[in-house]
Amino acid sequence: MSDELDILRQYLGTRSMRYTPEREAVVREIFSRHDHFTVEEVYLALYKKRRHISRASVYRTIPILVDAGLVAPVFQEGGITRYEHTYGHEHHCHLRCLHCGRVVEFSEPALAAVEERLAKEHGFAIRGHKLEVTGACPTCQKM
Amino acid sequence: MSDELDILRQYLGTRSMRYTPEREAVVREIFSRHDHFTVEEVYLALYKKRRHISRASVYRTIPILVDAGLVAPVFQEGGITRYEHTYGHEHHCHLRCLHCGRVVEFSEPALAAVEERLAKEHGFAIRGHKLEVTGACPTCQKM
DNA sequence: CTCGATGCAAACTATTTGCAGGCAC
DNA sequence: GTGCCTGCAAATAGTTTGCATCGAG
Repeated sequence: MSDELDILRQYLGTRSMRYTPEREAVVREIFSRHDHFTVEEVYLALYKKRRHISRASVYRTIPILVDAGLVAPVFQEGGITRYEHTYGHEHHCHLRCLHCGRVVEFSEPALAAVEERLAKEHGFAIRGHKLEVTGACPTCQKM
Repeated sequence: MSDELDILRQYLGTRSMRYTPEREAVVREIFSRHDHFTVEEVYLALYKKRRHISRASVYRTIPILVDAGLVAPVFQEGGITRYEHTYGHEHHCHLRCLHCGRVVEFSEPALAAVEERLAKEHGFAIRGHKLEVTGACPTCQKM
């Protein structure tokens, strides 16, 4: 049993929510891919695999996964939200090309210190951070 | 004449776009406030001041100001985009409370070095960055 | 004068929701 | 069996757009 399904089961179990085949299928699909996906893409991928789960259920499942710490929104692009699965991955930041949309992931250890500083200075209990650097990738610079 | 209007005039002038009273009013309104505003808020603020500019025009103006470097989107909250004016301000990052929405601005000089590193390592021409740290503010932690 | 901008209302589209079964527990 | 979940379709809401008209250059 993969860890992410265990986490989902535990999350749901402790709040009298149900572990359904639909929710499991969405998690399996999301953890089988390693990209920045949209709800529509998950829906279509499952549909092609003969798992006909309604868009509404996918939309209803994602926030649960976000709250369970398995998934996080990465950014919005033209009004569409893109997510990534976060469980099992070291936290990372994104370098995105504004022209072609290419995304490079990188880690930035210095941000841990920034979080600590902010916690101390402003009394916040830090939950996390999101750093996105934007620009033009090598290919798009030539055009 | 304030700098932001000069910049707008210049931006428009160099691409045969028109410097209209509506565009000027939107810029004046945006630079008169120091918050993270939505399109609707700008529209209503102008409306209260008897400047009846259509929502459509505000929506059409914002992307121009973003491209001109006067304004930037800060974050999305429940599907609504919030912006801030950037011209005349040192670049800063945001520390946001997930419960009450309170936002603290802070500057993080270390990010300039991060940008340089990324430019070198990945060949990107960096345009800018957005760092958002989230958590619970002191008040909300007590609840 | 000419062509880009405005206002209005209608269109769009991602996302949410009400409701009638269905199924996890 | 109970009540949470699903699928469907309709509703919602921020944003965009077509079109007739206006006005900046």
